[in-house]
This record gives sequence, structure tokens and C-alpha cells, in this order.
Amino acid sequence: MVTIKEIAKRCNVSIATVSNIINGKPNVGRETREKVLKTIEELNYTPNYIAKNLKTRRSKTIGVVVEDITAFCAPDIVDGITKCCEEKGYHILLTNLRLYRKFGESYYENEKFFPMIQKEIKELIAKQVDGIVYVTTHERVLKCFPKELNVPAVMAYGYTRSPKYPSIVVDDRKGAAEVIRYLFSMGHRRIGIVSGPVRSLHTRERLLGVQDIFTEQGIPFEKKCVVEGDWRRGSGYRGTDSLLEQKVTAIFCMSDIMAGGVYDRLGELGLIPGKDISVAGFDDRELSTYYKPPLTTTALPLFEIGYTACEHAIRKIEGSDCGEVPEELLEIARSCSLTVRDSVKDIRIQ
Amino acid sequence: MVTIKEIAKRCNVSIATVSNIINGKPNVGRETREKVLKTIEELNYTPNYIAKNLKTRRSKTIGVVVEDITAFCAPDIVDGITKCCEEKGYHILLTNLRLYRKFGESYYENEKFFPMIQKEIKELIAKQVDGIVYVTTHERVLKCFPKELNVPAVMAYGYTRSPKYPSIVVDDRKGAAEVIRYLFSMGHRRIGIVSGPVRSLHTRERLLGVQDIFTEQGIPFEKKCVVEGDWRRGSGYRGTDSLLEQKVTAIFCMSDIMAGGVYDRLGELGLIPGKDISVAGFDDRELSTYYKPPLTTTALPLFEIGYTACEHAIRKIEGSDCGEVPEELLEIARSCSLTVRDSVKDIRIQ
DNA sequence: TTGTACGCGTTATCAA
DNA sequence: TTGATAACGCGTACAA
Repeated sequence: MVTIKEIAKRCNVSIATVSNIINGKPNVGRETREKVLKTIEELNYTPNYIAKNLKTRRSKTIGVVVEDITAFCAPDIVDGITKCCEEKGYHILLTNLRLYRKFGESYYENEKFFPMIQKEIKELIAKQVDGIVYVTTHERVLKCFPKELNVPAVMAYGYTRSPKYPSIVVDDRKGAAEVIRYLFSMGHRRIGIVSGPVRSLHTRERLLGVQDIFTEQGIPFEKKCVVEGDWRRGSGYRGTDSLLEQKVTAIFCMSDIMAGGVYDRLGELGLIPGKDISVAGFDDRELSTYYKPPLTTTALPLFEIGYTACEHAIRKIEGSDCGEVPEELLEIARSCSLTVRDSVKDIRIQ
Repeated sequence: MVTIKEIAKRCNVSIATVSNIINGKPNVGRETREKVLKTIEELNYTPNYIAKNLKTRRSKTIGVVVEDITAFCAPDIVDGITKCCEEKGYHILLTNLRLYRKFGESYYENEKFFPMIQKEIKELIAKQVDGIVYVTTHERVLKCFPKELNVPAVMAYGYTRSPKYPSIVVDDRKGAAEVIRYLFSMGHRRIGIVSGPVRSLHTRERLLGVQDIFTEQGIPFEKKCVVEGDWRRGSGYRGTDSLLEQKVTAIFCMSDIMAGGVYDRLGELGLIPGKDISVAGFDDRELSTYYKPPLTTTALPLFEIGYTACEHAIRKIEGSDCGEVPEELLEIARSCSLTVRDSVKDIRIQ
């Protein structure tokens, strides 16, 4: 490995001069600059970041902790983070907790992994990351950052509810409201809901969004039109019948996956989505375009969440104020975007 | 940040002793050891890896370059890499090239991004990574590693065809053969193929696999039963009709996505997959379980590819032989695994 | 305009 | 069993 020393020796200058040239400092002769630059090129010299960082106490590195990179929302969030890092000249030290693989489907109700997170964060600190972005795969409150964390940390997708760490989250309430408003605009009044688990923040916020529109429209919202699901396909399947009994004209599922289950059951009953009954989903996963008919759903602002989270972390690093986060920045919600496909029928009287 | 120096001072020992204790060296009194360990605990001291690495010239870090983390195969490969790193005590410096996002659908036929790769790899080297794993999102030959690379590098999913760098790839030939063998076992003899682009290595290998079975069964394979696709849904859709004209009883698509297109066209024609005609796919993407009926397909050994690639990199690092790779290790193929669902009909005469 | 010398937090080599 | 001290590669006062 060629070092700054070698460059200096070859050019008969001191290492200080070489260092100055590399870092674009003024006060260096044009002639020496050229000579040095040339030999740097020739020897294919690259400054050793490790040494540099040791000196500057800045690693220009963000530690990214992902609960499970194989979860559907993780790659897009990470994509947003990488975009931001690329722009600001940061590197990424990735920690994949593999929670889903290690603890199975319901790891997010499990707190066994908390010590593991602490350990991994400590590792990242030991590696001298300048900041941390934690990416959850289920939206929930998570107290995973140690009290004495000495670098800025931001939560992406989940909530911290801690004044020290901002959360960048989905605007679930508005997202669900938009879906329901669309359903209303197509003439639907009796709308069935397949929700997520009631203890989930997603679920609660979205339910609030649903009610917002019913209230706005002056129509009472009936509790019996809500069936509790668990985000999985089977729960959509199982919930369908009771919703049908309620004579709903449309079913809003809080995940595309559950909508898939609704499709399954509807198919068995010989009912065609978008024709005999309307269905809408949530998440806008690629697979929903393969449903027959393609599902009307709303996209999670995953990329944006990652980007914004990282941006906040870097802003705090560079402003180096690691204090409390002002109230208005504690939870930053990003909007979903509705995608209309063919699963919702227009039942207005012409 | 508390350093080794502080620990030493507090304990009235030299930093050398503290260092020895941390690194489990022998020849240190039990009493001093305990005292030091206790203050380390108290002050919550963590060794600075940066400084350590500067000295040891080992960063215990793998540079992972992913062409696009949002591509469907990337997360699982990265998952395999992280599993391996976790086991061997390595960290991951992640570089997401964002090729798909930057250059669109057909970036893999584009060489504009080569300088970018070189630059990113140089960055990783500057960050002192001990090795590099490059993750492609389309299987192809890629000469992206610079000649003078001074750390071990391994290609995951793509081919290097270079004696210096091993490739860990999908066993496409065997994978396709297995699908065709299954189709044969269900009585199919006239089999249509929706292939990938003919210049793709995937395509060629899989076509070879198809022929292997026809040859084995002593049945001539007809070229006109192959339609060239582009991996995308539309190409499956467009290819269906001409295959139907050939009176095929089954269609093997080289991607689940294209199989989706076939389903689309079949649906329009009122033909039911798994009943009127059989369909099989490739990749085993989650969405294929949402097709109606669920698609019989074969899974790519993504996780294993990532794991194996990383394992090789680390083995080379720790053996620190960075020379040529022995012939038998140049291309390591991992097997696919067939998943039978409901899209293939048994047409044997009972 | 350039060079010297020191320090960043470690590990490693000796000597005590 | 312990301690001084010299590296590691770089940035930066300060001196020249």
C-alpha cells in the first residue's frame, strides 16, 4: 500500500506539503502541486481513510441497523438512505439484525432481541460511526437506543417517542383517509375493513383516517364492519365472509397481502373483485399488480422515509447538536400515494 | 470518548497492560486483570476499532457492492452475506450502486457505469476493507474488478470469468432441467419455452438444461417452441399466442414475471392455467403464490450464494493468499429447488 | 512556500 | 508480570 510518505519522498517534499495539496489547501507552489498530483496519479495513491479518521475524529460513516433486510419495506428504505449518503459523501456500515429469520413471524412482539441491538449499536460506535439510522420493519415504538448514545440517531419507519431521537414515519392516517375518500367518490358507503392487529400503531392510525372521512361525510361508521387481521393472507381470507354478511360493497384491507386473502375467498365464492365487489389494499407491493384484477392500493413512502431519516442524521452530525429534538421534528410523517387500478367499481347512479 | 489511556491511568497500570487484558493475552496478574476489567465496565469503555485497525492493518470489514438493493434478488443475497459476516465477526461496508434507478431497466447492457464501479471500489479500498463481495442483479460476465486490486474479491450471482476472482452462481442448467423433468413426469411432451434474452447467460444455460432432458428422453426438441422474452411481463404476454399455435401442453417461463404475462394472455383467451394448459416459472418470487392458480416454479439459491461468496472472501482474507483461484473453484454453482404448486396438470393416461 | 514535530488510540516489541 | 516506547498513516500548528 502506497502512503503519503512515499509520495513525499518521491517528490522531495515533506508529507505536510502533500497533505496540503490533497486537501486543497492554499499556499502551495504551482510547480510542486503538479509534480505531487502527477506522482499520486502514477502510484495510484489513495489516502487511508482509517488514518485520516483517527486524526479528524470523523468517519463520514453512518451506521445503518436494519431489523431484517429481507422484509419488504427494508430495501427501499435502505435505498433512500444510500441515496442520501451518496449525495453527502457518507459511507454506510450495515448491520442486518435478521430478526425475522431468527425469531420468526412475530419477532416484533418479542423483546428478546433488545440486548442484541444494544450490542450491535455498541459495535457501530466502536467503529466510530458518526450517526445511526435504525430501520424497523414493523411500525412500532421501540426503545432501542441506549441512554448514553453519543452520536445522533434517527428511527426510520418506527417510532421512538423519545425527545432525543426523531422518527420518520408513514402518514398512516392520511393514507387510509385517502383510500376511503376514493371509495366514497366511487359511490361506496358500506365499506368493510380488514385491519391489522388492533394494538398496532398502523392499525390505529388508519382506523382514525377511515373515521375522518366518515365523519366528514356525516355518515356513521359501524364497528361491525371491521374485522381484525394479522397482516397475513389467511386473515384476509377468513375475514371476508363476515364482511359479506354486512352487505358491504367495498372492502378496504390494510395490507395488499390480506387483500390477496380476500381475493382468494372471493374467488371461491365466485365473486369477482372490481365487479361484484370492490377491494382496496395498502402498501402497493409489486405483487398487487399481478392480482386479477390488479389491486387499487396506496404506496408507502419508503424511499422518502429512508432518505429523510438519513438526512436528519447527517444534519445533526454536521450541526453537531446532539441535544433534544424540537417537538415539531420528533415525528415526521411522509405521505402515501394512491394508485388506482381495477379492483374498485364505480357504483354511482349515473 | 473514554480511551485505553484513561483506563490505564485510573488503574495505575500501563496502557500495554490494559491492551493485553483486553486482547486476552496471558502473562497478566489476576488481580490487575480484575481491576482493569472492572473499570472498563464502569467507564463503559469500548476499544476504538479505527485505531486498532490502523495498527493491525485489518479492518475486519467486507466491502459489499450491490448493483441495486431494490432488485428482487439483492436482499436475500445480502442476507446471506450478513449471516456469514455475523458468524465470522466481520462488519459490512455497503455500497448501493443504484444502477436500476440511475440507468433504468436495461442498465446491464450499459457500460456507462463502469467508471463508477471503479471509483466505488477504490473508496472501499481507501476505507481499508479486507475483502470485497460484488453482488450483481443480472447474471452476466462483469469485468469490474481493477487489475491491481490488493484484497480478495468475489462475485455473487454474476460471472467474472477471471482466474483471480471466483464467482458464486446459480446452477441454471440443472435448475431448468429439473423443471422440465417434472413437466415430463406429468406427461408433457410438447413444451413451449418463454426464454430470457438469448445473449443472457441465464437463458443459454437454462436452454441447455431443457435440451438435456429432451435428449435424455430421446425426444427431439423443436426450436420453434421457444419464444424469446426479456424477463418482463409483457414479453410473456406477447409470446403466448405463438406457443399456443404450436399446440404445446405446457409453457415453461424463465421468470415468474413472464409467467405472469402468460397468465394474463391465457386469461384473456379464457384458458385456465393448470387446467387447460400448464405453466411453470423460474425464481420462486413471493408474488407467484398469488397467481391463480399458484405457480409451480423453482427457487434461486440466493441466500446461499451470498453466504458462500462471503465465506470465500473471508477464507481468502484469512488465508491471505490473494493469488489465482484454482480452476475448480472459479465458478461455484448452487442448486435451485423446485416448488410444485397448482399450475401444472397431470396429463398422463391413467 | 515548505518542513518539523506532535498527536489521534491502538498494538507489538523489548527490556525491566 | 509489567512498562516504555516505537510504530500505523494522516492532519496540523508552528517554525523556518
